[in-house]
Amino acid sequence: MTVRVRFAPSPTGYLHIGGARTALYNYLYAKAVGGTFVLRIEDTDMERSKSEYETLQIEDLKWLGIFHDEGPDKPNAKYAPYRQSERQEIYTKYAHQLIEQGKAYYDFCTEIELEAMKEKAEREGRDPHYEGKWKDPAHHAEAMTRIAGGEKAAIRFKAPKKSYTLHDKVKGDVVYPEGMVGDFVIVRSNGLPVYNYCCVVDDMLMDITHVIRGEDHLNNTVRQLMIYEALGARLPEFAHVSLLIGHDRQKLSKRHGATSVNLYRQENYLPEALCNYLTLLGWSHPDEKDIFDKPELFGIFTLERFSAHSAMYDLEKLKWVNSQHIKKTPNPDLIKMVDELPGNEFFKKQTPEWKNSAVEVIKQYADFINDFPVMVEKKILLDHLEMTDGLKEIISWESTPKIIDYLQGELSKVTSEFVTAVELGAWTDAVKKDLAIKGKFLFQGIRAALTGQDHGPELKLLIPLTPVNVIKKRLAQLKG
RNA sequence: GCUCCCAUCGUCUAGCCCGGUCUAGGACAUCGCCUUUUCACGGCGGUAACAGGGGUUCGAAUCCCCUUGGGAGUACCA
Repeated sequence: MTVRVRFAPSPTGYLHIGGARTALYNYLYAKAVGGTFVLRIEDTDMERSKSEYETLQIEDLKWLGIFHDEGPDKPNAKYAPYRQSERQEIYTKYAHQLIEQGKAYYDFCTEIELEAMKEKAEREGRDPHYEGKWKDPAHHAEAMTRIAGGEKAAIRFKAPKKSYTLHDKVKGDVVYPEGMVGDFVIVRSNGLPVYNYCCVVDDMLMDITHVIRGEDHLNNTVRQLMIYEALGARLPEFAHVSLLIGHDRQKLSKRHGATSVNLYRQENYLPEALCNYLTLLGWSHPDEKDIFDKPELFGIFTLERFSAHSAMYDLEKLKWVNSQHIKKTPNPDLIKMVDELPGNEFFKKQTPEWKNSAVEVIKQYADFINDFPVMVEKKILLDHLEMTDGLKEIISWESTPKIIDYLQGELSKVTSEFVTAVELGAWTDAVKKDLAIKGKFLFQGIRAALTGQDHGPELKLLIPLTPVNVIKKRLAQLKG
């Protein structure tokens, strides 16, 4: 039997980092075993669901390189539709079937009555389970006539009095004791079905074989187990992955800052880096590798390597992973990305050769794509020098003014826009021989003179990228 | 409250299932050093963890129990 997995987001906001991670795990697993990855939209909460969010979330998934095989935008006749809001009749049909079988019943209780029952139960030290009159099959006939008369009622599932065991791929055997949950609503009185119910109906009908989802659903699973049983459906494999938490160890949410994928996209993080990092948060590579692309995982991703405890989301490591991916990215791709950045006019009008050299240098130091224009600005175009302590010290050496004078002389003869590494080499040699300066006085002096800074990328790479008139300005400032 | 889940360096983790090879390995961060082409690159090295207590065993990070701590669920949300 072929493996079918699904990612089932609610379109109530942007794609969340945590959601992206579970989507990724599902995707990787499908790829690893040659299965099918289904995207299902759980929009039964009409008030919070918006179709724009569905579109946005799909775009974010695409940006991350997580592609689904089936979904609302890629229907398969056998399983469509993929939006729960469009599967109304299906849920209704099975709910009626459960009522006929005596596994569910209509409940006419009002919110107030329910609330009162709950309070009473709590006062008496009982579990706040539903114990209303409609639970009693004796009222079945009355319920049916009231329904026939057009009255509205919720449909409540009769929770069997027994314990359930889930064989979870991550958590191992989880035992839900008898009486853990009471009878629960599967269809609201307004006719809309509830998550725990449609989730099962859909997974059953869509032939889902593996449910990989967040641990926040672990307790819900007992309800789902009951419904699978009532429906006589085959149980899929379950893997409840641990949750992502923030620095306060609370479940990751908006208040922890940048938690929507969209933000990372806007900040030009590399999608492959984000995926890499997210994969690491709860799954480990068998060879302990920590930098990889998705395709490398297709052959080795297994459900066995999930960790059982929650993982703290940490921007520092993501930054490092991103920098590693930048180093791996071919120059033409980097050039394209940098060219598309807003502003950055100087870079954009340079020759392909210049761009290639620039990108080659900067990629060694950049953590983010957004660092590229910053580096161009601060390392290549900088002409307003800042007198740092390091710089002051180099200038105070008696050899440095001589270097500055010499270089100013040489530069005044240059007519091209840029100097070459060869010219720079010749100057360095000349300073060394003619001025008899060597060691750090030589190299740091030249660096300070030409760049106006006491540190930075390799000079022979950096200087040929810097316009001669900019270098001249720096020298003039150093003299003055 | 009740139920469920979890517990290795500050962080992500390997090891745990099938006890000895673990004076616990890697990565991020941090600290130090190295490189007469400086550096935010790189290289080398340091600091840093089996939550606590009981068992079981010749032997426990690994198995069992308790405590503590953290998390989740307890909706006509998903």
